Amino acid sequence: MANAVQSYHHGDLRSALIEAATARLSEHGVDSLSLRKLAEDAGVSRTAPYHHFKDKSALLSAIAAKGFSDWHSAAKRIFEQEEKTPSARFREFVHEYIGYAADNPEMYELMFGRTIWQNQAATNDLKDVAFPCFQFQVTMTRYWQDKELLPNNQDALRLAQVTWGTLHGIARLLIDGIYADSGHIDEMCNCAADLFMQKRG
Amino acid sequence: MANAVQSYHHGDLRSALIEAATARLSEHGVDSLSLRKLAEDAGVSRTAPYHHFKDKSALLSAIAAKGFSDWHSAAKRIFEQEEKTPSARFREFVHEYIGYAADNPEMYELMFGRTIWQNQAATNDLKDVAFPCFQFQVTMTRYWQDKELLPNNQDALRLAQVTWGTLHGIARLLIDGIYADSGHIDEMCNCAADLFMQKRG
DNA sequence: CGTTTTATCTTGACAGTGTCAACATAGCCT
DNA sequence: AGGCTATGTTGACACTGTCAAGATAAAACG
Repeated sequence: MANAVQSYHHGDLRSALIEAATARLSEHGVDSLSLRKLAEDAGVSRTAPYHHFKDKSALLSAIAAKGFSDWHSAAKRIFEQEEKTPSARFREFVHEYIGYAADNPEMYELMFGRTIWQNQAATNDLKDVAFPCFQFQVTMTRYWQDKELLPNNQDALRLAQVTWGTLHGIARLLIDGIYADSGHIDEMCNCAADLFMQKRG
Repeated sequence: MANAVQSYHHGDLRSALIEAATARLSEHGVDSLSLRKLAEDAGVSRTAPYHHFKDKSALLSAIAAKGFSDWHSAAKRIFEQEEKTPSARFREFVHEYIGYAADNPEMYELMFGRTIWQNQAATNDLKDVAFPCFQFQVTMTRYWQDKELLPNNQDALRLAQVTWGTLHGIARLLIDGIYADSGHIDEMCNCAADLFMQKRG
């Protein structure tokens, strides 16, 4: 399957494209991602990808979908560590979130950036994977509210939007190199966690 | 100056380009902004803009610089309303920030997006205008810490990064249409403000 | 005033891009 | 064997940003 002989038909062009695109994305960014180059790298003609993806953003959606799937698993794994205190898990989640974004900036940018979300560019497949991720954020928020880590006089959805917004915003400031450098990631995470949980001097 | 006669020389092409670009930006987004179209709209040939801007991102930087300048003024105006309580000003700032982003999504995206900040694309002129804006965020944070609105056991810079990150993140979630719709802006702003200031039930 | 320098604008060209239409081949199903 | 469908191909179009070389107007200078 992977080592398909070089014949008229590629064998598994769809997977090959996603794989190559993911690699190129991480290395050179979403802007330098051209369907033509990908096709050439896969040893296939310019328009071959169109038999597997409606257009460019469908390819990007597929990549992002994989990212959401992975991210969802990671979040769940942290959240469900029942041997740790809720507080510890919350802190870990914050660090993990920002860490993921900092370590995979281009992937994060793709997943949570406007490229695939604006103009209804997001595939239904993508939405099916992404929405449960968003919902999970609410689930976690409600749990942390129950544990009195987060204020429980706030609507869970709003609070989830705000807490996630914070992580998202810090991630983006870091990724885009605005006003924050990667040398102080841990400090920023701790500051954010302190702010949310009510531990104050 | 504005109504230059149609001659070989345009008269004030630089301003005309910035103006047209700003208008087109607000209306159709940064992606549909092409130097060629702008030139055509200005009644000038494709390459004329290159005598006023090194390249496309220099034009974008110029537009963003204007945005930062305006934004800085607005922030200052709110912050310096001494007849209002610090708490009221803080709340107003939060609403104003998110409101600006929601009302001018494309401009916000340009100013705080990766388009002009990645790859050292930002002009020195832009940095000169933007950095004081960033610094002002720290100044305000320190003030609010002094007034005991924000926790003063945190480093002002970190806290500024986190609070601004929150606003930035919420703004982006809204703009990009992820997980948040514009119908609940005020609720989200209040939730964020409540969370930062220590008013909890 | 004339001349020269400089700022500005022009056409021509190049290498890219995404995407459509029309055609070719290979594999599978009946 | 014949045909349908999935997949791949070449050709073409309309865009894009940007460079090089030449034209023209305005300003600077003698």
